[in-house]
Amino acid sequence: MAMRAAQTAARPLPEATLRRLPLYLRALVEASGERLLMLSSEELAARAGVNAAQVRKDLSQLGSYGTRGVGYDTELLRQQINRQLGLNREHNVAVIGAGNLGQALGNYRGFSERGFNVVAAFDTDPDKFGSRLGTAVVYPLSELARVVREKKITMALITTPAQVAQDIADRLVAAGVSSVLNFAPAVLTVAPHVSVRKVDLAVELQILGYYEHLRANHTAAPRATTIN
Amino acid sequence: MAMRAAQTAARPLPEATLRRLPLYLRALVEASGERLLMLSSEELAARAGVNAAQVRKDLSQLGSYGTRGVGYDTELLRQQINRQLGLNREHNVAVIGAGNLGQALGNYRGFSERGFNVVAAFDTDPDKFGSRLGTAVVYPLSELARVVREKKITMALITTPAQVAQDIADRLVAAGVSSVLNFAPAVLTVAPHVSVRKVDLAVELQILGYYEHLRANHTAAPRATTIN
DNA sequence: CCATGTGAAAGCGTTCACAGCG
DNA sequence: CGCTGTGAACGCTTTCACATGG
Repeated sequence: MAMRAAQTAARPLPEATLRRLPLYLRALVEASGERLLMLSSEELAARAGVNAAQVRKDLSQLGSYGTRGVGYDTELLRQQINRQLGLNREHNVAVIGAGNLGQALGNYRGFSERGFNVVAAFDTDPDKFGSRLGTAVVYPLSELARVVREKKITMALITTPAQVAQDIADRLVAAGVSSVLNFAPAVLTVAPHVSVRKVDLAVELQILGYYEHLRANHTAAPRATTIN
Repeated sequence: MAMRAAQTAARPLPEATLRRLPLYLRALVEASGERLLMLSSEELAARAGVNAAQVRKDLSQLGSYGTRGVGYDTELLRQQINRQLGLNREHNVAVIGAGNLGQALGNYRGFSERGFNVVAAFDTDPDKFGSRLGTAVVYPLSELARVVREKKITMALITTPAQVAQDIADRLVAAGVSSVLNFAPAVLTVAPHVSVRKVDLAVELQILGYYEHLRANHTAAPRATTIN
């Protein structure tokens, strides 16, 4: 039972694949709950809402964990995806800005479920200092550097107004944070060893709105997009 | 001054372009604030955090609104993007599920700023009925069909637990909603004339986590992704 | 003369179709 | 025999490089 495989990541997974792995994970957990030990790419695809060929391509990137003529071992595959995503590893996360969005993110269960622990929040409003935001406590922004170091925070979610986002990012990086997820409508520039990604909550709504707009004018094109 | 142009949409814009138009919009508004009447693709690209060639390709999809040898008229371009996105049109939006996420989305200013008005929220918890969620009131879920019709709601944000998401989607569609943005971890199936899109808030964090994981193991690859 | 607008090239991602293996 | 794993085809996106025109 020499369980060792290729230890970790062969080479970086394509982002498109990375983006779908959580879907498969969910489908696998669901299948596990139904006592299904094996799953074909066809079944997995149906549960995840994607194409079966895509499932096979994606999974083949992780290695050969399927059995020809049979399918994928639910449990084994789940473990492999978890390992590849580094989902065992726990990440300490800070939320900067304890407004509506910050509060929602701090309380969001989807994060802790996947090993992202929000261990601190920061704001400039003294009324908020010491209050709770999920499991985290709200600190004054001035404590940022100290708390980031003490709590070994490596990732941060920026939910501040756009004007201060770059300044916050600079301070986070200076304090040792290496991954930033930016919800503020601003373009951030950081040192090359830091990863930054942006989320615009309104973009998807806007795309939906565009298609509604199309349907309304151009009565000819129903053009329904069903993306899961 | 016959201001009439191509009236509306020539043909559907590619999604990749659609996704960046808001970035340009933001950059243009910013530039307007600085009294800049003209902007080159180079300057616009810098402000939006993308490549200049991409800006030109994207903008050329909307028509020829630039002047060779000069650049783009800030104000004109802003209007054209707004028109193309159907951003004048107002959309009535419902939020289903008044939990953390639902509350944050209901209060999110980014929506109303772009013409998406959250005019109703729904939940099954009687304690929440009648309470406020941004400008909207929380209704019992049983009132869904009536309120959707009365308030002419065409778009809905699903922030419920996964198990009920499909049922909610069915009821929304039956009541006349034509666009659904799904935040629940479930695959939704709807009639072909309805658009569904999915948002997974944890995906971007997961991708960041993956790169951290890579950097940690494979000490060789710094691999910083800076996506704006 | 200079920046737009655009064909053409290069790069990714998805889908197809089937060889290969359990 | 059936399903995985994968080369090859296809389509979409990005980038390049330059002809075009104000």
